[in-house]
Amino acid sequence: MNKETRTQCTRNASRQRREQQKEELRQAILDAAAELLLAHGYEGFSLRQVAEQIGYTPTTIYLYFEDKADLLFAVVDSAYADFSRRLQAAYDSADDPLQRIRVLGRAYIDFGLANPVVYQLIFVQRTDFLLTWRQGEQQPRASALLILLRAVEEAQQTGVVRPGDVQSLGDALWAMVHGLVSLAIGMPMFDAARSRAASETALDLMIDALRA
Amino acid sequence: MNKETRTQCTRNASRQRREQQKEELRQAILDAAAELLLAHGYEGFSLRQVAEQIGYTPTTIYLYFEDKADLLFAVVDSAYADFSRRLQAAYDSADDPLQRIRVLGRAYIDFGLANPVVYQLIFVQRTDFLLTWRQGEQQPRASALLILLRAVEEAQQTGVVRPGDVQSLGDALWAMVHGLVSLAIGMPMFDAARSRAASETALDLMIDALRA
Amino acid sequence: MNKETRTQCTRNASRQRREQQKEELRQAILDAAAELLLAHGYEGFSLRQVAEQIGYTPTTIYLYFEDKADLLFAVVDSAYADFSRRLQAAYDSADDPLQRIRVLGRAYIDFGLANPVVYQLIFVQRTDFLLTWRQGEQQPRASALLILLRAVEEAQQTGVVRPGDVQSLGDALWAMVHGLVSLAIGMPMFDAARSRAASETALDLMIDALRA
Amino acid sequence: MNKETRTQCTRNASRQRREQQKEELRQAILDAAAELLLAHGYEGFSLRQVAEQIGYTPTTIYLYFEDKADLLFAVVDSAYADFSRRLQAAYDSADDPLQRIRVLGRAYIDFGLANPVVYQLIFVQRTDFLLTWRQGEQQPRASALLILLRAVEEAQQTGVVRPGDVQSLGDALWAMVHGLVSLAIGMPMFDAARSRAASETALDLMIDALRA
DNA sequence: TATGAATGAGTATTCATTCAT
DNA sequence: AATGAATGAATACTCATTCAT
Repeated sequence: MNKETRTQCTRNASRQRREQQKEELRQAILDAAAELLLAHGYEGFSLRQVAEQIGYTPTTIYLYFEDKADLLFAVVDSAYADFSRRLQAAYDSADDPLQRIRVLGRAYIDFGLANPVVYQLIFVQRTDFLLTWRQGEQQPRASALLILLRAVEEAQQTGVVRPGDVQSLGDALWAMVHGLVSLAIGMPMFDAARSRAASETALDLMIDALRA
Repeated sequence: MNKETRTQCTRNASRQRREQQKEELRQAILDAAAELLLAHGYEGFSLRQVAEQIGYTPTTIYLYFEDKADLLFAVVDSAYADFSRRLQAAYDSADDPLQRIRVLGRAYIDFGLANPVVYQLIFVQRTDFLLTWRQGEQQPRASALLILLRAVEEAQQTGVVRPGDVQSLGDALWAMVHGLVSLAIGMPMFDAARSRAASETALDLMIDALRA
Repeated sequence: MNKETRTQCTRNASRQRREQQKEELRQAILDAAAELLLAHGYEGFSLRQVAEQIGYTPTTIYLYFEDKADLLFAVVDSAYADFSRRLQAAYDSADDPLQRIRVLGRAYIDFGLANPVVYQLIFVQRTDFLLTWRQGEQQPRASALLILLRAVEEAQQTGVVRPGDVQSLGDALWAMVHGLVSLAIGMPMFDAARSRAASETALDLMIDALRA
Repeated sequence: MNKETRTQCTRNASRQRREQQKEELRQAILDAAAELLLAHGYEGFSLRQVAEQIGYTPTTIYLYFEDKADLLFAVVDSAYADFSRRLQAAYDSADDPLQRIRVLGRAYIDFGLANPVVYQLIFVQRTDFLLTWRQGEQQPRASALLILLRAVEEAQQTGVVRPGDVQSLGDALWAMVHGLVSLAIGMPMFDAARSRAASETALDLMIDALRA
């Protein structure tokens, strides 16, 4: 009985270790993929480079992902889940409608600046994923963005935001934050300071403009 | 007035003709490149296809352009020149400082919507070109964008725009229009109508917000 | 009659069970291999697919067979044993020498038409197996074909078949039936009806021609 | 005038030489392809190996053939044309109906024995080509085989061949010669002498059997 | 006994580029 | 000025096989 228990114990530990290693490598692949995606663009992205980056043969990647598309999908998917969570947290963190919009905008921008690779991937290179949904999900991915629209809508209903077509107002807000992140990420003349300053100013302007 | 002169004359004519032909082929390459860029996107763009399009061998392209990058650069260059001209024309078309900003923004957006591929190329895929300048030029390409900043600055000086860091205000304006174009170009859920509506609303908001 | 004996007993039972299981899995592999061979053809045949088919990892197959060639060999081997048995049965089923030849020919053709993949494998793609023999066997596989020759020889000795080089006569018979099967199997314009008709006619001709 | 003529002359010679070289390489590719096809089978056939065989990079092959299929097609095509010509020549070479059949059979077998690679390709590995026809051709490739059938038919009409279903008689003849060639080509125990002897015997038998 | 992880060699095909002509 | 021939490196992906566990 002792023996068996011990054996089992060892086996369990071994399996656990292996699984952890597997998970680690999987994550390493995802990270490398994200990095190379930013560096070489979506079409310039190759499994071979990912493999080289992590120091494995290309074949190995196929042990962790179906194929190229599957890997790309996984990268986008995990990133997007994170993004969604942050927006939701921001939404929940504020009670005042206008303040909520501002906080949401800031969260959006912060995510983009903190995860430029992933942001580009989601909102520039693979925007098609936004309209895809996985088995078992009710809504397309893009639904996370509806939170911006909802915030504007609610603010408008409580009278603190000017009247007008809600979708257009929401789109304008989205365009503003998306534009800020895009410039900060993509334009070589933008540094952190300039991006930050522009973001603050832009959010102020936006809130002012939306205010009834 | 003798043989030599005549010969020279002939030579000149001949050279001129040749140069014109050369220029024409160069332009044909550029046109084909722009067209294929639009058709297959930046990453799916290949010299072979350009060559096939114009009915020459790939090798021939190398007689007119250093390499693929050089050709792409040239395409971007002419597109950018066009973009600059339009912004300048918009600037010139208005006298009222605020109106000038609005017209500039509209021109910016219009260009982006009308030339999505080229816009993406310049402002997303090859932003590095913006900071490059060619032999003989004094300023980097990005200078065309300074016109937005200048318009804001002048408007601020005449007192119709709120005080504040001019660069940040200009950046906010740029972010707004860039964001609008980017969403309109890249997001599959955006159609022409939604883009237009959002643009108008966003420009209104922006002008309102900038107003002193 | 004590602990040790019991232990031994248990061990024996255990070993037997294990060996039976082993044999079962081995057979399962062979069956799957044969099936996939039929489905995807000789060249499209892969160990991975076999493994997937039986629900084991590819590695497991290596516990039962040396390598891919060994597995294929085993498949061919069992098929060939079947083939031999049928020829022998046909031989035994007739007393009249000429009739015996006819029956043998029919059995040959029937086997080919009923097992086209395996026939091709044995007689087209891996004819090398025909000359190989396994440990413990006295004769190469091809020996089964000698039965055709023997039948001709015996018929000649009883005077019902024309005189002449026996091997050539036997080869001609083999060529006839092999040709029929090959055309029926490989030529897309041959259907079952045409194959059958041709076979009957050809066998009649052959018997006629062989007759003294 | 002298100069120009000379220049032109040189150019022509140069072009001619180049074209000849090109044709030679093309043929070398075809030869290598045929050889490798025999060696490694149809599915084991790869452009890389062809390239290596002729000492060029794989890319080069694409300068001479569209793709793998095109190369294979070309191999089969030229081989089949040759085959057709020989059968036709044999047909034309004899007047006596029975003799014609014998000569045709011999020509068929001779072609197979002389061009085993190509024979296998046409009649074993890519039988689908037999039913294909090229642009501008009226009949499928297989039509060349009809010549065997026609010879039998004509002989039957003149009363020298036994009555019966013509197609079956023709198929039997085809099976005989195809079987002979297949065995000679594919069975390792067959050598030239044995093949020859078997062929002669088989043809004799066949003619005897067909005779009215 | 069976597996999971990993590899190395192989596949067809495309591309940018060079060089001699 | 233009071409034809050729290359080398890249691409995604599959396979048989090995090794430690």
